[in-house]
Amino acid sequence: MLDIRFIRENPDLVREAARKKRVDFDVNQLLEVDAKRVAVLQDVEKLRARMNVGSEAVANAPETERKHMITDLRTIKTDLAQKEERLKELNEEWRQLMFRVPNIPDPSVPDGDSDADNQEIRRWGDIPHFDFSLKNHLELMRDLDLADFERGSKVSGFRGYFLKNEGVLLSFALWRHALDYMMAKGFTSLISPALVKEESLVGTGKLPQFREELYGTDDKLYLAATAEISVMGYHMNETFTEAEFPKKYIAFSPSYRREAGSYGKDTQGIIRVHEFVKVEQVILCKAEHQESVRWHEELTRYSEEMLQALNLPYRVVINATGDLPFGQVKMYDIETWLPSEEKYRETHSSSILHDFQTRRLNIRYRDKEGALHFAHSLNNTAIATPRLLAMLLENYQQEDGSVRVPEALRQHVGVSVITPKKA
RNA sequence: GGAAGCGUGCCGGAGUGGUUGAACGGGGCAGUCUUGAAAACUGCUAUACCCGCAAGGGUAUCGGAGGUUCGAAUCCUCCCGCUUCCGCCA
Repeated sequence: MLDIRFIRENPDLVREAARKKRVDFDVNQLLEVDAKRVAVLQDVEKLRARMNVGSEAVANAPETERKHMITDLRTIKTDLAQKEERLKELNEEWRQLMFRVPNIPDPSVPDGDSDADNQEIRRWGDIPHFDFSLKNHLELMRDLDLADFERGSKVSGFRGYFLKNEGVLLSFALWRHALDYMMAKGFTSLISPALVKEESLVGTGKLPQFREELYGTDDKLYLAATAEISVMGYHMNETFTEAEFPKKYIAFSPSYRREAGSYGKDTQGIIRVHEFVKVEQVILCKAEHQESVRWHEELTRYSEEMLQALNLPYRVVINATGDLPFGQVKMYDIETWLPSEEKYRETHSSSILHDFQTRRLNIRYRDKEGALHFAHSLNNTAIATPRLLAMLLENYQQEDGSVRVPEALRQHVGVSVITPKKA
């Protein structure tokens, strides 16, 4: 959500943002509805003022005069009721349009239609060369008995899975790796709810437009697609002081995505699943672009350092405008090397949102002068499993079919090499 | 799931239909007094939107959404949340 005053004053910027993001949005339509809404609002407020004056006069009038004064007020009231009805309709129309206004991409974001236009900004790590025929993560997991996909889909349906044995231990180790690292950076740890009310989803910009991506329940609750949703909801309708910022959270939560529209992609294994676990970084900071940029770089660096500690090769790309979600100002994806596909695959997503979410969620702070502002929000993946297990297993595989455990995870896994189970 | 109760401003806490944006107390800010501080005293102390160059004016807001009424914090309905008791449960 953007400020309507900003939109009124900068319709061209909004129009350009929609074009860049390849989003179908008609600014003129919004401005027309806005103008109508303001006109009717003024009528309504004038009538209400007359009602208020009239009602007070009734209270002070002698009993004999009240009757016809009330009759007059009833006439105004009928008129008012009609205009209020019209205002209600316009407000709703206005609100629905406002939900669809895209946030303005940062000038540093490259223009482009899709993720094919994302620009690599740096790489880290040496791409491993295997002088034996390598296995993909599916083969490794099967041979090492780290997962069961047949029974996974029997129980959970398409894209369902069980993790087993060291697959479980590696998951816990990765979560703990992320948690330890982020807590050392001063982040407050949270285990946040995956079952959320609609408000947080609207507030984070997932609803109303991405409903098809979410799982609902019979109780008007939804399954969160990321911990970001509940962590942002955590502070909705709160007002902070500038001194309390930045608020830094590292949140653990299961995440659920219907993956609608991706039926042909990654149909096997653990790359794209409906149910996964995310350890997510979330920051609220004061409303200055430079402050957001600074934290964005920090959040991104933290995730890179966690990958470096695992010695996994990755690259960072800046998402092109056409691949930028409509609430985001700027986004980096971190893509980790997947040897079997000989390419980098997205494992992290780091976003600047400015006040897009906090305006919807009503998260504000008072600056040193006492003025109120909507905070800025940012988020980035710390670790998402099981996807990262694929990169981990493939990069760490050995000729004999075993998989080494990264140094950084050994204390949590308990072994240094994962070998086939004895029959 | 059943029963009862509760939800007021930064905090505590009045207020059951008529200048109530809301008594009173606390806190905060400014001032008087003081060498300084405390105390005491005085004043100020919400947010959003609309009109306006501004000064200023208007509208709304007492958990949320509707309703009754000329008029609602106060009455009615639904929803959300909290508390206590019972049931169930990891």
